[in-house]
Amino acid sequence: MITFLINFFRILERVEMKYPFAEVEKKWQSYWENNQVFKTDLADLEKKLYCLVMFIYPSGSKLHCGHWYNYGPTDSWARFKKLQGYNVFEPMGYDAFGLPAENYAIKTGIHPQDSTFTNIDDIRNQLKHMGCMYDWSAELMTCVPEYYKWNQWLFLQLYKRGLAYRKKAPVNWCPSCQTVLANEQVQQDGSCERCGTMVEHKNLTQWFFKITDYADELLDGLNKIDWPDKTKLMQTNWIGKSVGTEVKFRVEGHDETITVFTTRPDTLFGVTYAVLAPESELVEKLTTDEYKETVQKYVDSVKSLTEIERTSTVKEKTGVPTGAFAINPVNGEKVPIWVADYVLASYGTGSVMAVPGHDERDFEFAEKFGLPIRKVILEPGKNPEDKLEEAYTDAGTMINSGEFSGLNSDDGIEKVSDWLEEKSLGNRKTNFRLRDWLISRQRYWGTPIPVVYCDKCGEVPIPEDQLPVTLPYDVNIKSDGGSPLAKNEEFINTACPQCGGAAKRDADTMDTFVDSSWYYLRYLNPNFNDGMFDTKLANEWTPVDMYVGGAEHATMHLLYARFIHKFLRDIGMVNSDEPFAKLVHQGTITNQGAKMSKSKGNVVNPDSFINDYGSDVFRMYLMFMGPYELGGDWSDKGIVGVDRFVQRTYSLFKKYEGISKESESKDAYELSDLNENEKSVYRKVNHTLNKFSEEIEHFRFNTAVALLMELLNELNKNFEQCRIDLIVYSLERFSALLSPLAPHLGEECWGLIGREKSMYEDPVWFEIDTKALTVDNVTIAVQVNGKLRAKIDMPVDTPQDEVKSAVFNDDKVKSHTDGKTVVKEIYVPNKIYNIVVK
RNA sequence: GCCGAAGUGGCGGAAUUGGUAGACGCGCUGGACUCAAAAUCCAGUGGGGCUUAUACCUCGUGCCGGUUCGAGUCCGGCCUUCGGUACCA
Repeated sequence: MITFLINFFRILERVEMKYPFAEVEKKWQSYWENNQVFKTDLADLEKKLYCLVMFIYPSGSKLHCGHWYNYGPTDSWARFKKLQGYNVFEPMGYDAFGLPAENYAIKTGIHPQDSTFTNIDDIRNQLKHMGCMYDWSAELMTCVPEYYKWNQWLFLQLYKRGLAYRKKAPVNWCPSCQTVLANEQVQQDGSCERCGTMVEHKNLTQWFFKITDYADELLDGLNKIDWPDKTKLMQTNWIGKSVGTEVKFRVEGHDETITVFTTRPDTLFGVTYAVLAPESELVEKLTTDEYKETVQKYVDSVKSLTEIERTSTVKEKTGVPTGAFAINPVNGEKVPIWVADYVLASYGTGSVMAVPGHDERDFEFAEKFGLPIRKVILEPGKNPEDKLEEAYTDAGTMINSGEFSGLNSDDGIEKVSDWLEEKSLGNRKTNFRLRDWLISRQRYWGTPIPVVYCDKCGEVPIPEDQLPVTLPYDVNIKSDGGSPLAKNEEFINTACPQCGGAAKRDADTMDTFVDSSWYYLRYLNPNFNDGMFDTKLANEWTPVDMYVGGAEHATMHLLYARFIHKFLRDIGMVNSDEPFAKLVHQGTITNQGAKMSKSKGNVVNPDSFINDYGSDVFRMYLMFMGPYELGGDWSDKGIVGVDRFVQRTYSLFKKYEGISKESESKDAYELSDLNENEKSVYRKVNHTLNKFSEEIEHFRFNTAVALLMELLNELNKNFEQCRIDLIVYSLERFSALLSPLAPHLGEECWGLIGREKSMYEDPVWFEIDTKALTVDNVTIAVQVNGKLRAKIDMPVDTPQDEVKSAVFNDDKVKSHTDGKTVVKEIYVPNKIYNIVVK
């Protein structure tokens, strides 16, 4: 009975000592909210800083570990900046249109709008529990007319300037479901994910934004922004600028000409055949009667293949001749015209000249179909007679090339192009791999396209003063046959704004990437009624200083947003060239090796961890897991380590509760006034301040957490022997360091030592005493032939000759050098002394 | 396929410009406290060899090769995993 009581009290005592995270987190969250600590004064432009994280997609699943991984550390960076005195604007919103809500509706019958609003309410609630410093007055969502109205307005501005246009483009069509499928709804074998029917390609007339008009500027602009090199490289490759020449080939016995694009006009004399893309309009025109059937069969067989399959360099090349012949403009030679799927209609002119001797794909194709291979570029050091074993694609000397023979091929490119231009047989041309942005979606849950089609007036844009075109609520999403909106008579039938006659609305909605191309401008005043966004604020606050989001957006969202920003600049809406000055990618948190997704059923729910450890521990653990930009596979193995750190930290502050009321710290100390323990503490505190700033600045949160752990170990070890004001000095700084990573704990600790307000109301950051960063002694590693043999301690900056004598007096060094000749010595001051012996 | 990344102890990872590989944490082992356990605290912890022991030797950053006094880091060639590939966002 007595033991029981003793244990009971002991448990009570422990419960009391344990960090009451639930209570503390709630307390600070309400404090921040009630005192509007994180409402940004956008009029205060001195040290303004716009920190943006990619807004959240409110699909069926709520916040998962991946969201925490994205938002927590970014917020820590923003908080760090706030403490440093920046006026930080950190908003949050919802990318609320999109396919998954619609799929969910088809499965459950719950209307996308209803499920989206419910999800947003849940997510908002969860976000608030993370304890981020979001300015909730700036919250926005894209699925309301107040937002998407401006997508429509943007569309009209693009339309006015000829940058929104219609053309035919293929979609994935499931003949059984009678619906258009997204690429992700098509399975690997080309079948529909719902019913398994083979998906077909069907051509529909759809809207495009002419991003290609900005291709050159999008490329050049990459030099002006502080983005990861890999992202810039991916965008560069995606845009795929190539400078070359278009060459016209006459077709024998035909009025048509074939225009091909080539970057290697120097190889024109090596052309032994020409190839048309299967979709090319020329195929039907040029194919001779004899070949009509085989060509038609071939073209049909290619329809189900994806672009990836077609352009695969390991897939066996296929193709058929058309029976027609083209005339090579440089030598008048007659070469056969083939159709082959390795040529894409979407790139260049949709036709290529084939030079098997100097192009790998052409070489493979020619070998397979027995087409001639001619050598026209001589590899340095080889003979003209040597047989080509593979395509030679580098520069060399031109041979078998008429008047151009003997030229270096690099010069030949220019000379042949000049010659073609003089004779009007070709033109220099720059081509881009980048294609125009297809924005039409045959779906319900998106922004209606503000155009009507009138029998009399044709295609008519909705006048700006009649916007928004509201997305109707009552729509049968499951309707078979194309766009759901097409079946809503009330929506689709309207009066023509021009003639007042009967007209039909465009039944498609916009790609959701349109929404996300300008949301960062709307955040500055989401309630702005006089335009898309407040231009004055936009000019003052953008480009965004820091943008954080996944690398999976490298080529699409991040390119579209840059395009739209440049367009908005051209119509006078913003005065900057780029939307995002600095960009950081967080890595992906996977689970059992796979990206977390509801469909895979591997989403890790953070709630149980928040309940057991609190949000500070959870976000700090995510930061501690590894490098932010790498992500990693989820495991909860180490979370107890971070929890222990938090507990020990809290105990330490609890031990010195109210200490700043007993004694005031100095701003700096003279090292000579401190005892050994104090010196060690003082150095560690300053060293940590210094390194921590550097680490957080560069999003290296894992090492920042480790630094705080080291600091705590140091304080626990030496505090007993420290004077009280130095303890205050250390704890003040420690709570400031904690505050960005564990915001609730940081505030609580700051309060425990006796401070009244939130750290963020009167931001505090402490100056580093650089004198404390110096050391008295260094350990020099001594190597013999690059192998570590000894370590010697020396005063810092000891002259080399003194280091040398110490090194050669060392017994271990002697044992490795005795009887050998010293060939070379390398001394890296204060670091390494390497002796090379023979 | 193409474009872009990554690979280090039993595990997550550290090593900021080519300069002491394994910081910090998890786990594990041993000890203290306890009737006992949990929690906490202290110590140890890459593999192999050798020694009474301090020590010392040796191998070691996905694989093969190269540059260098010195390579996790740079170069060439592979292997594996991940992101994107234009209608998931």
